[in-house]
Amino acid sequence: MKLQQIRAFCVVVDEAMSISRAARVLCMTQPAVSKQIKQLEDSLGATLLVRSKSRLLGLTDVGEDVLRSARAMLAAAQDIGLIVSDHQHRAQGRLVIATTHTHARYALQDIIPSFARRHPEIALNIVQANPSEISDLVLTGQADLGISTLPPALPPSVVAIACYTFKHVLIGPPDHAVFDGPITLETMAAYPLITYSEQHAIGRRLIQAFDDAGLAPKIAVRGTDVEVMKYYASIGLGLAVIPVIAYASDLDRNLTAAPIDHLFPTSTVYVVARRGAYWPRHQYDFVETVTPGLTRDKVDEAMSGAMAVEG
Amino acid sequence: MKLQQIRAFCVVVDEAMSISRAARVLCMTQPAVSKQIKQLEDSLGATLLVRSKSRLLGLTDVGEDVLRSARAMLAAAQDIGLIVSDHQHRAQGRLVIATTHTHARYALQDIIPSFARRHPEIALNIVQANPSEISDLVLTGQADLGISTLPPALPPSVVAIACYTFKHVLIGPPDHAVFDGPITLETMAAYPLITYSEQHAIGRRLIQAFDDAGLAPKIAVRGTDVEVMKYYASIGLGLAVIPVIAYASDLDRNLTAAPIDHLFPTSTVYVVARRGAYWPRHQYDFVETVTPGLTRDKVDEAMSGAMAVEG
DNA sequence: TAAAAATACTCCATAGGTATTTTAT
DNA sequence: ATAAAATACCTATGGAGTATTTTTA
Repeated sequence: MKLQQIRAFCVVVDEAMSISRAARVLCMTQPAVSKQIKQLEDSLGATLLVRSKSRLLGLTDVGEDVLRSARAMLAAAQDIGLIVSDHQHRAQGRLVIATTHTHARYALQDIIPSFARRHPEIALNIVQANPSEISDLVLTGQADLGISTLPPALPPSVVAIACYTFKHVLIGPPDHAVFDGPITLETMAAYPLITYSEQHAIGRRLIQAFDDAGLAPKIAVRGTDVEVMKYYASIGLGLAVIPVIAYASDLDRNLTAAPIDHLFPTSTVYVVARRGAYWPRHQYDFVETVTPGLTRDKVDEAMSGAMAVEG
Repeated sequence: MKLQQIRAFCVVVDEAMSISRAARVLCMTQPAVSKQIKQLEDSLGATLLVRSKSRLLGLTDVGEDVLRSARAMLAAAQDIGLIVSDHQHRAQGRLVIATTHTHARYALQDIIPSFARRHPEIALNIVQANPSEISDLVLTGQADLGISTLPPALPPSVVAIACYTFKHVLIGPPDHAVFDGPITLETMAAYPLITYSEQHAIGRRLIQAFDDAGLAPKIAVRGTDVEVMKYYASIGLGLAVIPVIAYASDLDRNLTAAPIDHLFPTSTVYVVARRGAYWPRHQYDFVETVTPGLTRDKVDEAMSGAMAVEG
């Protein structure tokens, strides 16, 4: 087993089971990658990929399990690179933050510039994705940190540390009838709604809340972008539930917002990181900028998880 | 960076910073290992080992950090081997259990044969060590599972799952004066004591308990082997605190035992495993044999640790 | 003086490239 | 017909060995 074979295997899977595309990504020829996969299979004595004569169809059961450990190897290998750069204070530092549109645009808008000013040597990189994608990017080492609400399922090798909470408001055109009386699930359900897709925690919670109340409101739009949702709300397509940070009364004059804390719980935003990942100094600093109380010690404690679990 | 270089690096560290000895372990020549280390350092652009001209003195700071990720890589590589054997039901299955003398001799005495009968294809291997060594063996992949009380410090990449508890008894020669009245810390402290070394949880707790009570009993023997402790207790060298499972009233006629639950808390025994390690089917089975209620699902849940930690 | 690490040099295995074949869309 | 994987063959890099030097305990 060689590291490069493991890398080839992972890239082939990432590139939708294509050896040719993997070869392009790895800057090698197709036969070379073909051979590496074959050698890996031979050295393990197991078939990892399901083949038809001239196409790869998928992973075998063994392949599926091997892939997990293979990714762990690559992640550790990547960490070694990070460790060295970090110790040398080289200008090679990078910080890839995966976050949702909402947090990229509003919650992090002051944090990012302040961090960039303090660490000019770090190449800061914001990747926009939904919470499920974010946990995946973090898991595979494509992102160093994720900032988002919890995805529907959090893989075991990913840790989430609560960092701040936010409330929601109901927005709609200023003259909308819903704002005339007290806002309840029932009054809301009478109108079409605009909401986040189910990849987002709030999207799921909203549906859940109506479901629990035996209501089935019409969903007009399912989005991932607050700006889009605000636009559709402003033109009267429906009422939208958005994070309060995304509403600015002075700028959003074409929208009215009403608090709905009594209807939907506060959402928690988490810092998502790969378990066991090496944290360069600037990464601790970034997290502490996001959540002032979240010191290095607290992060380390959270990253190591429960020390002993009662069985 | 190549996997073999990483392996060489780890073995050199394990072999007390000796390239020659590492070469012997790896079945290679000394110059070959020398070169691999050099190549690793060159490819990383960092010095990992502190050298005097013809001796290795230790790890650099970077080396220390790199070692952690290097071990993670090797552990993942080892897991891949396990995965393949497991899927092929090959007779190559192995299960290395690291445990203390006490558990090897008493607690596991019925479990091991029963497991061996059910899985004749698995090469079962019991390694005896103290709790600190056990967590280290598990961490480095030299053991698949540890069964022991918690060591003084549990590394973050190791998970401990509580599996059973046991109480202690005070033993001494039948005619010993301490058994005449009620047993308290004070009456015990009047005589020399025989106890476990501080690597063992009970060894630390015992000292702690006397310390808290402002007592400083004389410690006659510090052992790791219950049989030894029982022997010294029987010849009147001192009183010993041992797990109740290690005392058999019919066999140990030369010893009297008294319950001391009121003086020392119940000890918990944990299954210790490397975080993220692949568990072959027989390993789940072994754990469930040790603790009947501890099913695969419960183990998986514990292994993944707290999903989200409140910051 | 013995033992350990580094260096110099040689040789062969193998990784990767090009060219080609096979197969499936 | 095209694109993708596998196969065959060739070349060159580099990994491991032997021999030797340097340094320290």
